[in-house]
Amino acid sequence: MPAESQPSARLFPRRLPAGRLGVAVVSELVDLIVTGQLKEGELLPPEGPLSEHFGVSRTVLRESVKRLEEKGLVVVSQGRGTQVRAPGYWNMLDPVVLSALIDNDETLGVLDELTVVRASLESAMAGAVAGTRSADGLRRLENALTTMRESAGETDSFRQADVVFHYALMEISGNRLAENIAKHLYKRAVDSSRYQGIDTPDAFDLTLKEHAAIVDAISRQDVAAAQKAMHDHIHISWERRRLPDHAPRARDQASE
Amino acid sequence: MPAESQPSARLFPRRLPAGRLGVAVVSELVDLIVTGQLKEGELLPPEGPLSEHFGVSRTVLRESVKRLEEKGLVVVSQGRGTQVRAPGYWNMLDPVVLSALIDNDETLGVLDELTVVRASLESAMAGAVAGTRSADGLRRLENALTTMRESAGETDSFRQADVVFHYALMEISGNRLAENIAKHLYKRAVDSSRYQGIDTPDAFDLTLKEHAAIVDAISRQDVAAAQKAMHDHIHISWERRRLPDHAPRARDQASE
DNA sequence: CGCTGGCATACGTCATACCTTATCGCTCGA
DNA sequence: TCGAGCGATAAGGTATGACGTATGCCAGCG
Repeated sequence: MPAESQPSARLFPRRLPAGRLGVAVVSELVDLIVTGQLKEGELLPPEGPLSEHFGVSRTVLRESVKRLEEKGLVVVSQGRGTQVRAPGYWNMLDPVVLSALIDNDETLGVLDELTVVRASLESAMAGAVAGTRSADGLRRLENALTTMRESAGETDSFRQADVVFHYALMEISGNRLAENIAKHLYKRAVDSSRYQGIDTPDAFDLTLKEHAAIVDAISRQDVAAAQKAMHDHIHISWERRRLPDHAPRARDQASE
Repeated sequence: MPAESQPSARLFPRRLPAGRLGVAVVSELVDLIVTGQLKEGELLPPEGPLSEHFGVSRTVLRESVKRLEEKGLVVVSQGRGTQVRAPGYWNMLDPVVLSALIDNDETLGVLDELTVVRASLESAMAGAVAGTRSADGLRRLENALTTMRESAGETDSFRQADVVFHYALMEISGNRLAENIAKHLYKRAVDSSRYQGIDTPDAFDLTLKEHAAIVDAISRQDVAAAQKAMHDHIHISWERRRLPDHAPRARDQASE
């Protein structure tokens, strides 16, 4: 192999971080707070020392702290300093915060809670869809279901089709607030639980049956049945996945 | 009156904004986006002109834009500019965003949707409480209910007691995620619907009855009944309040 | 026609100076 | 002795100016 053949690729490996400096700062500070290393009420170091610690200018540090404030993690006041807020104030829909919460949760408690919330919201939306006799909506759901059937067997595309189905239902429901919240949660859930695969041999089949039950209830305009079908589906499918009781691991940031 | 008696108080009326400069900038930009004056995909003016427009330095303007980015309202990319994101990305739990949404919603649609979400989450939490036989929790709820009874007649303290009751139940439920989301929503709802008072003569009585039904179901550890009682209560009480069909108005920022 | 390179634009980062606010301690007078 | 008041210190807030870096466009060359 000639020495000069592919020099650029080997010599200039495209510097890794590249991303904005603030990202690393925010990420680290969020972790410190979520993991409790910085406790509620505690004061962060002043901007000067902190910016020096991270090796960034005070400007960047300040923008990062402003981000933390938006996430509800801290409150900053002139003359006093920046202190950590109680968890009740945290914006748990925030991707970074939610990911940090999930990653630092050995017992899967957060994902359990997330499942309860998703089940509540999505079942309400399923009920709403069943209530509004929307031919377009129903057709769209049936198409999504068909796509799932066709991709059964291929884990990746099946999961993607699964997401499409849930998203479609939420959009059809017309409740933009519930849709917004549920989608934020769902997105994080997918990114985090991706690791315990639906390896159960009959997972595809069960998932399809549950989805079919939802569509069926909606087509019959049976509100209560639609709610129950969605509620059961989300809880049951989570149980299927979490059973292997192994602690979830790893994280991948950006996802959308 | 001597000319020099109270010069500072009269001549320097403590500059109006008082708050940080960025607050006004963020507030105005949020409004522009939420009201659709800045449409999805549209580019904001560059930082230079924009900072000049608001009469602040580029520093302040940038921190404000970073806040908007955290709220999910815009996405900023180096070399290109800052563009408005689709509503699906907005963080609707954010106080400023949610308030703006509510204020710019003539049909009360947002509050209707908010009610659905609250009903779903709080009924789930009520069910959870009924499921866990917690003597402490039950006692706490009964105390809250008693406080409500005692303050019946006084709108303000009654409402406050109402909030205490709902908060208590959410905290007892043990689902911190649901609690977090529901509280954020509830907070905004209270701040916004405060204006159409519970003027119905029998409002106190009805509210008390509904709350009593919730506590009763929980004391009997009847999960389904507790869920239904809470669900009905939130929907019914909202119907009571929204009936006067008058458009909600006014806004007050800080509230917590 | 297609690729390359320059240039304008817009955000990213840094350094510095100065203002405003909050705290705390110290002085001084009642 | 005690409390009001003042001033020093600390920490965040704002303003500038300069330079770095990513994008996009377009002319010019092969």
